[in-house]
Amino acid sequence: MVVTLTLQAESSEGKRLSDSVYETMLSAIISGKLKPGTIVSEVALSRQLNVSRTPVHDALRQLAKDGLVQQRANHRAVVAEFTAADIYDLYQMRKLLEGEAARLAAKGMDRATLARLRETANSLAEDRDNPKWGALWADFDEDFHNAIAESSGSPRLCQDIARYHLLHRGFNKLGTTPEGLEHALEEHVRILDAIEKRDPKEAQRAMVDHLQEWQAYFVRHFRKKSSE
Amino acid sequence: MVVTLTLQAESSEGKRLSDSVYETMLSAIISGKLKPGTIVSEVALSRQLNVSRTPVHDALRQLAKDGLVQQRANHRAVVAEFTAADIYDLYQMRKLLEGEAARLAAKGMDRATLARLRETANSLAEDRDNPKWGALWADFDEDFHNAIAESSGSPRLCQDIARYHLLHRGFNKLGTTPEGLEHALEEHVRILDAIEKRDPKEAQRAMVDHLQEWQAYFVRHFRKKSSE
DNA sequence: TTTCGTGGTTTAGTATACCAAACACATGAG
DNA sequence: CTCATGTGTTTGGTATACTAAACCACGAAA
Repeated sequence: MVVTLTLQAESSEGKRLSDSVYETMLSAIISGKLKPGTIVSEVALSRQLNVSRTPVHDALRQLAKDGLVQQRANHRAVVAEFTAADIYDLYQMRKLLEGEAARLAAKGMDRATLARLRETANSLAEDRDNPKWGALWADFDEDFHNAIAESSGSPRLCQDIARYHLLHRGFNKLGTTPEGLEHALEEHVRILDAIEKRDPKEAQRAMVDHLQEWQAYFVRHFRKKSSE
Repeated sequence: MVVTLTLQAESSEGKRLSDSVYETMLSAIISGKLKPGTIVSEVALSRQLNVSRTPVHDALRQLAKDGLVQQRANHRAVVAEFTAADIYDLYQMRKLLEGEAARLAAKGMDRATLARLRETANSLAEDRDNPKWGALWADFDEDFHNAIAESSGSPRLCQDIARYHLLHRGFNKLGTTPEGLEHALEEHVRILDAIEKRDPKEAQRAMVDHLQEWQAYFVRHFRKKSSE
C-alpha cells in the first residue's frame, strides 16, 4: 500500500526540517494514514517529502523514543503495533498520571479554562449530527486532557501525560463507536463537575473511571482483533 | 574548563555509535563530570570521542528529549540546570510513580529478589567504614529502585521510573551527607519490611515518605545554593 | 567613551557519499 | 520439490561537505 505524505505547512517557519518531518509522521500515524505494522524506509520517506535522509533519520529516532515506531535490529523501522497487554499497560499509566492531574486540577484550574471546556462540551453535545463530529471530538478530547494536565501545575506530569495521550491517539482511530464517544463526553462532563465543585477526590475518581472504561473497551477490542 | 571524555567500552558491541555517545554523555552528566550550565559543542565532542558529528548530533537530540541538555535557538546546547522548582517537580513525579510501583511490588516481588535486596542492605549497614561506601550505596540505590519498578509488572512504569531515577542521579552527586545516606538506608529497610509483609498500603507509604525526605533535602539544598 | 557596523569564525542543520549488514530472489544440488 | 547457497539490492549508520545563521572581536564614527 502506498501512502502519500507531504510536509506540513509550518515547515516554512524558521524551524528545523527534522521537526517538520517528525510532526508530519506523527500526524500521519495518529490519524491512521500510517497503520501499525507498516514498515517505513528512510530513503522512501525522504524522497516523498523532498528532503534528505538526515532529517528523516532524526525524526524516526525521536518517534522511536516516543514509542510510536520501533527500530528493529534488522535495519527496519515499523510503525508500532499494540498488543492487548500494551494497551492495558498504557491505560494503567494514564489512570495513574491523569488521575493525579485531575486531583490537582480540582484545586488549581482557573475559571476561564473551566468555562471554555464546559462550553465546548455543551456545543458538542448539541451538535452531534455534525458530519465532522468525530474530528471535533478528537480536538476536544485533546484540549480537555491537556488542560487538566496543565492545571496540575506540574510540568513533568504534563509532559508525560501528553506523551501517553499521543500513543492513545495512535490507535484510537482504529476503532471507536459513536455511542462510545457520546458516553465518553458524559464522563468528561462528570469530571468537569467535580473540578467545578473543587472536589479533588471526586475528580480523580471520575477521571480514573473514565479511563477505565476506555481501557476495558480497547483491551476487549484488541483481544478480539488479535484472535481473528 | 576542559573535560576529557572517552567512549565507553560497550561501544565495540554491535550497537550504534550514537547510542554509545548518548551513554557516554549521560554518565558524564550524572557523574557530575559535565556540570549544569556547561555548553557542549558538537564538533568539540566529536573530536574528543573520535567520531563524526552525526552520532554526536543524534545523541544530543536524545538527551534534549530527556531534558538533560537544552538546545537553545542560538545554535548552542547547554547541560540542563536544575532550579529548586525543578527538583520539587521531579520528586513529585517520583513519589507518584515509585509509590505506585512499591504498592504493586508488595504484591508481585518474588522471594529471590527480596532476599537479594535485603542481603545487600545488611552488608551495607555493616560495612559503613568502607572508603567506597558512597559508590556502593549508589549501586544499591539503583538496584533497589529498579527492582521494585520491575516487580510492579508494568513495563511503562518501569521505564518512566528509570528515566526519573537517571535525573535524580544527575544532581545527586552534587551534595549528600553520610548521615543522610545512612538514614536513607534505614528507610529502604522499612520499604523492604512492608513488601515482605505483603502490605501494599504500607509499602507505598514508606516509599513516598522516603522520597519526601529526599525531596525536602534537595529542595532546601538547591534553594540555599541559588541564593548565594 | 560608547555605539554601531562589519567581517571572520564557529555553530548547528542539511545534503550527499560511502559502507557493512541484512534481505530477497534466483539458481543449483540433493 | 526442498533446501542451501550465492549474489545483487536495499537498508540504516556513519563520515564528510556545504550552507545559513549567530556569535565575537575589532575598528570607525559619533
